[in-house]
Amino acid sequence: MKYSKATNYALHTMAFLIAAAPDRPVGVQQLADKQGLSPTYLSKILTKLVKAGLIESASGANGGYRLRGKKEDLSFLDVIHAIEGTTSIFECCGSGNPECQIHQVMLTAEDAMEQHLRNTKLVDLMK
Amino acid sequence: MKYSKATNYALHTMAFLIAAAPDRPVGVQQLADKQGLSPTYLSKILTKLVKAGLIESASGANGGYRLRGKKEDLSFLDVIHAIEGTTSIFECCGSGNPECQIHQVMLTAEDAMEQHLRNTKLVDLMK
DNA sequence: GCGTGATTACTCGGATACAAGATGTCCGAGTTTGAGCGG
DNA sequence: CCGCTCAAACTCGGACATCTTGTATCCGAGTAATCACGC
Repeated sequence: MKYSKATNYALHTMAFLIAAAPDRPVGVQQLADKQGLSPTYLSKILTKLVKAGLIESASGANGGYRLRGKKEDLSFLDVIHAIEGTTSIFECCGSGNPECQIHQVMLTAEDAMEQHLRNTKLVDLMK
Repeated sequence: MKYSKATNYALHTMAFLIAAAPDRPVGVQQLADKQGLSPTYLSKILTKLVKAGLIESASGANGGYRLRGKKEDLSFLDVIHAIEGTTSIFECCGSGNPECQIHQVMLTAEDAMEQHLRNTKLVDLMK
């Protein structure tokens, strides 16, 4: 059980996009170079972020990706959910039968982590 | 990113072992029937729990698995770590470079979840 | 100079390949219990 | 009644088979800006 590398890439990319000037979109090539991975793969990850509404893309020459919305509102959880999906970390006996107490414990534990990730904004890194 | 089913099986099995009388070991067949999975597969999972020191096995006729140590001390985290391993959920740029602030945030978030799992004992389910 | 077309620099999406891990299954080997049998 | 042997009921461990998922690459298509060229 691990978070995927894609989540890692997404978080770093978002941090870079926040730090960058918001007027001009940033190309995939540039973003990929920063993290040493192929542009085609990164574009796949960014597509998820676009569909989640976190960023927007501009096609054509001088195109690229740009932050969407206020950067102060962007939390870690937003990015993680965009990549990993919003389904629960733990899947118990069938689906959501409320009798299983083990399931309950796992859910509250997961909630504790999510709350932390929701309260931490990406802007906080910029100091 | 999900917890494996094996963790789920292990938790349910441990809960059953705690509820059972401690004098006699419980056979794999019986434990597997409870959850509707093959005994051979469950035995693989239980082997991990044995190696982690949570339970002990008795071979031969009338053999099976038995709880080891005091059941009051057994937390969710013990079982999860026995199955999933103790490595961190999140793997950032290389290994543990302390500069990466994203890594820091993820670690504290994971810690929040683990603390909850560490404080919840399996006995608590028995009411 | 000005419009028009070609070129270029991008993103987008699908198809595909590859590797690793999770999930199960099968089988042979060792181990303990207990029953059966002969003395 | 005692002791020996043998079969049955188990666990243990390794070796597979399969399936899903993550990771990554390639290519064709669409799109917007820019450049070139002819009028």
